[in-house]
Amino acid sequence: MSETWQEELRSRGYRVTPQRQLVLEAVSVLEHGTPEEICTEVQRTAHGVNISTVYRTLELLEDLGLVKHTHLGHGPPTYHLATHADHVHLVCRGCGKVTDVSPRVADGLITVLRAEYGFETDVHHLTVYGECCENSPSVG
Amino acid sequence: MSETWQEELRSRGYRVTPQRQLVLEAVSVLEHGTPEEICTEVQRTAHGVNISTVYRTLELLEDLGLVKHTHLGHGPPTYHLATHADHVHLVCRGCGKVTDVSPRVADGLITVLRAEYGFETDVHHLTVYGECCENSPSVG
DNA sequence: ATGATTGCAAACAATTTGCACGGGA
DNA sequence: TCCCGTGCAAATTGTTTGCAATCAT
Repeated sequence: MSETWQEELRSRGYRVTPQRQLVLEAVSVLEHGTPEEICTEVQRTAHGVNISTVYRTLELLEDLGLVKHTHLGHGPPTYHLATHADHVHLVCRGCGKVTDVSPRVADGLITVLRAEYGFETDVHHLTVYGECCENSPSVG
Repeated sequence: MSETWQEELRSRGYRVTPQRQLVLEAVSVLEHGTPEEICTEVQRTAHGVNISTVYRTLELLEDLGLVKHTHLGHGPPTYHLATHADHVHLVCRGCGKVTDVSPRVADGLITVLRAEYGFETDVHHLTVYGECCENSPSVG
């Protein structure tokens, strides 16, 4: 981690542009954001970045390993910082809420899949669907 | 299981149509199929069912609990029979292969999430990304 | 100066919807 | 007969692409 991402970009022949900085910042602020939401967030701060630039930038940032994406449901993918990626997503079918939990909840799963199937789990991409407790009326 | 799905349909005020039978059959044959693939499969057998009917029918069949869907990646969702749903999907990032494994691999995960977060996991919807062993050159 | 990057608009892909006709109960 | 379900086409939504102008290096 001796290089900033800006230096990383330049060393690869890419350029550091305001749009790329803004998109990365928006991903950071939103924690979980779809391309559409990221575009809107950027527009709150600056003059605005075109949606197609958001798509192109997210692809680049993901390629650089700065951001990651997951599929949280039917809709568009959600992006988050790679440094913030160390968690598993719980998605409630009832209220739609997304909860981040420690990847350690999947330790058992990872072990079993590796032992029985030789399968290396990408825990950062793991999303678990179900129903959260707050979905019941007993909790405000 | 004292009722056929046809009776179930009728008792709910829905009608049993050839299209609905064909779509359900296609889901059964394909095991994992996107709406598009299901539509194509139906066309192999019969005169054809319109893609919008496929979407409407899948929604209905899922509502009745006859089929389920999962998101196996970027693209459209894949549908499978509910009776065939008792498994977890492993998706290999390398070769794209989808493997069905016993839901028991998630027993630990389910227990932890219930105990620590009061979260009821929908194991039938669970998809795990990673890399399968056959992705390595040591296996044919 | 040079060419990577952006904005815009049009192309694409996946899914949904409105409506008149046809077929199941 | 009644009206649910279908096909078709148009509308939406999400994403990609071509191209000229612009800006980082």
